[in-house]
Amino acid sequence: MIIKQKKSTQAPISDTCEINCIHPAAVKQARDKALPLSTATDLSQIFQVMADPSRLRIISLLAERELCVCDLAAALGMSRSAVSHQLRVMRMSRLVKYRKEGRIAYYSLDDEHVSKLFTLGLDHLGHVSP
Amino acid sequence: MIIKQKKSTQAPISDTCEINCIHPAAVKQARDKALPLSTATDLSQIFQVMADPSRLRIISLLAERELCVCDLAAALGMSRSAVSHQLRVMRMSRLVKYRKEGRIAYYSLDDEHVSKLFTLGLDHLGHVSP
DNA sequence: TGAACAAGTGAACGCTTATTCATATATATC
DNA sequence: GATATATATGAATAAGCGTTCACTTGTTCA
Repeated sequence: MIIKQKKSTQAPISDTCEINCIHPAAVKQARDKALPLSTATDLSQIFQVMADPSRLRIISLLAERELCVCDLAAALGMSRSAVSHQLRVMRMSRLVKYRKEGRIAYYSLDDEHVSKLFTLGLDHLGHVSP
Repeated sequence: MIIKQKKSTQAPISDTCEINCIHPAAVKQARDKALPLSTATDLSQIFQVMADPSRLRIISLLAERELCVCDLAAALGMSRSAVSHQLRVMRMSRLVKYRKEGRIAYYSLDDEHVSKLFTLGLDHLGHVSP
């Protein structure tokens, strides 16, 4: 989960667009309303962090209560190293926060958007494959 | 975006969990509440589809109005082939639907969850990096 | 002080994925 | 029928990602 700008591979905006499209008016309007590539990239990184089964299972547990790395690993049957790597990714995207008590790190969800996205995703899943 | 079950690489649930965790009661409770791996995998695929700048830009346009492949490509400065590939992925996950008029395919968002996820994601983005 | 242990990290391996190029399919127009 | 065009698709390549393994850091407690 490297947080960096994706190399721009899109073709330069040129007149060919005006020529090769079917509804020039719709295209012109759409081009103004399109999400800028930079914003789309930032947003994609949030969804990218949510797009892993292990991380989603971590979120499902942290939605209930804060837990330490060790207990997360035990509850999910993952290695502590794997959990720690995933938490790092989630920390960098501000999906989780943590507090330290001695050598133990207690993790919890960072804000309500995370659990909302999680819940909304589950809703959609229910509609798509009930 | 191949929709298939991820090979299970997690360790089998064994007694080591009871031994190596710090708060056994919390772990026991958490293990019951954890999202099953299969559900987590299904859900991760939805977020995976949302986790690409090109697809998010397509969604941002389709949230306004239906558009054909050609116009989407023109508006986003992408090749028609690339757009078609992405629409295929989004179609398979039921994020978009389409109708055909002759040789032209008009795409639109499949249900309100998609635009809700999109909007909620943007909200979170606003909180994280305002 | 030193052993035990929770957590974090870097490298590496195997797998996934987005784009491009070439081509196929299907429809409209001549 | 023949041509042009809108879309779909398959193969290939390059980039990205999740896990494991080995190791480091920092804290607790005997």
